[in-house]
Amino acid sequence: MTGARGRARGRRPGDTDTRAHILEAARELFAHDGYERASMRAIAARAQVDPALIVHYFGTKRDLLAACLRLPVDPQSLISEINSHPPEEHGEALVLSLVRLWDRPEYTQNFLAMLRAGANDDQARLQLQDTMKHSVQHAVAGLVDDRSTQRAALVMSQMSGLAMSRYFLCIPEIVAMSPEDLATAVGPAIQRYLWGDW
Amino acid sequence: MTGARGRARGRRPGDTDTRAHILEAARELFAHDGYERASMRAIAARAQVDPALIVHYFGTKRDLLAACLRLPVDPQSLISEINSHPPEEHGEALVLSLVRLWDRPEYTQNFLAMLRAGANDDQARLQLQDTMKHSVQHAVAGLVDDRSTQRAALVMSQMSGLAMSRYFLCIPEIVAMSPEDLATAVGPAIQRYLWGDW
DNA sequence: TCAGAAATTCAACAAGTGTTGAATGCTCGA
DNA sequence: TCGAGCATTCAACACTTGTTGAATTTCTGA
Repeated sequence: MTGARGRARGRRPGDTDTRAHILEAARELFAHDGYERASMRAIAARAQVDPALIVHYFGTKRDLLAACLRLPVDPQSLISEINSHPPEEHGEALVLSLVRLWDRPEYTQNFLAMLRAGANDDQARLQLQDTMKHSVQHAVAGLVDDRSTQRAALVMSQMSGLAMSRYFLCIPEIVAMSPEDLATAVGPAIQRYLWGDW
Repeated sequence: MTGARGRARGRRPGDTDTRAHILEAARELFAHDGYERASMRAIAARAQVDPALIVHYFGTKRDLLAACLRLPVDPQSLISEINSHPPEEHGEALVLSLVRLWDRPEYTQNFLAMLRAGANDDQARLQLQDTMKHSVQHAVAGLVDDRSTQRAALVMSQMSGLAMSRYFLCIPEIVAMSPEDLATAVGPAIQRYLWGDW
């Protein structure tokens, strides 16, 4: 059961898109098992492929992880989404559109992969930090405060806690809430971090 | 360099407290490297002990992890701390005392160990969830709302995000803030989750 | 003083790891 | 139709891992 043992040696007939299959399998396993426990052999088995093929396409295991974490975040749509609201609704708008985005399976998976891998890998941890920063940056772009970076950091702390609770810890009450529910519940807290005085 | 190679075989002379040394070394390595990468041999080396001694004291590696995560949380002092404030200050009080507690090295370490291990281990993840729940429970004990469990969950989400940002992601702006700063910044958000209408 | 219990190390095992180099089959352009 | 290049597998290497059983030393209580 190791790799693609048994399959005929050499190139397979017909059109194949094995590279993509490998990436998909790796994403799933990294997200589900973390970096260490997702072995090359297990990934290869899930992709129905020999482990050596992974090396051939992606190089070392860490390179494969890096390739998995590369996800087109498309923040442009987020910017316009948020800026179509008046400033006093930025908090709710951010929560709503971010949760909607994160709820998409490929983003949930990406978040879990970054977290599970980032737990043991500094590079992945920094990437998680960076992704969070980017996701939030559009909402704080209008701030000219002298405390704007602190405001951004507080927004990040609330949003990363939300992600943590909803996708990693899976706290039932948080999981049960719809994006809209979360927006009305959490939005004002964000709003206060953005514009409030304290 | 494997274990305590070179040290004389057999019982060491004098009083020893090797068991505690092992636990300490294991805590540090689990927190720093996560479960998988903190090998028995590495833990043994740090405790200047043979790997077999760990097995002798704690059993399997997972048992060792469980022993490491067992930490006397002493929530009693927290209860009295929070209840000594009027209800309208519960938010700030919770943030203040919880951050002060978590800032103590052994608790920071424990949190990181649960997170890094919990990333790959369901049992540790549940324990992290449980710890968070307990930490917050005292603040929501007075609630008789029909949404009290949801309120508690939202408080958890903000607090776990705070912990994440301060101890794991190490976001500079959050790290730089004192417990008091955080209490005045984050407290009102908690307060709103506790008593607010939405 | 002596026996038993406790503490500690050693050497080894079986299984699993990432990675490599060579071999084989397929496809496509000249 | 042939040959170059790509896709794919195989077998192996050199390590690392958690765990075990036996050997050795020290301590403790009678």
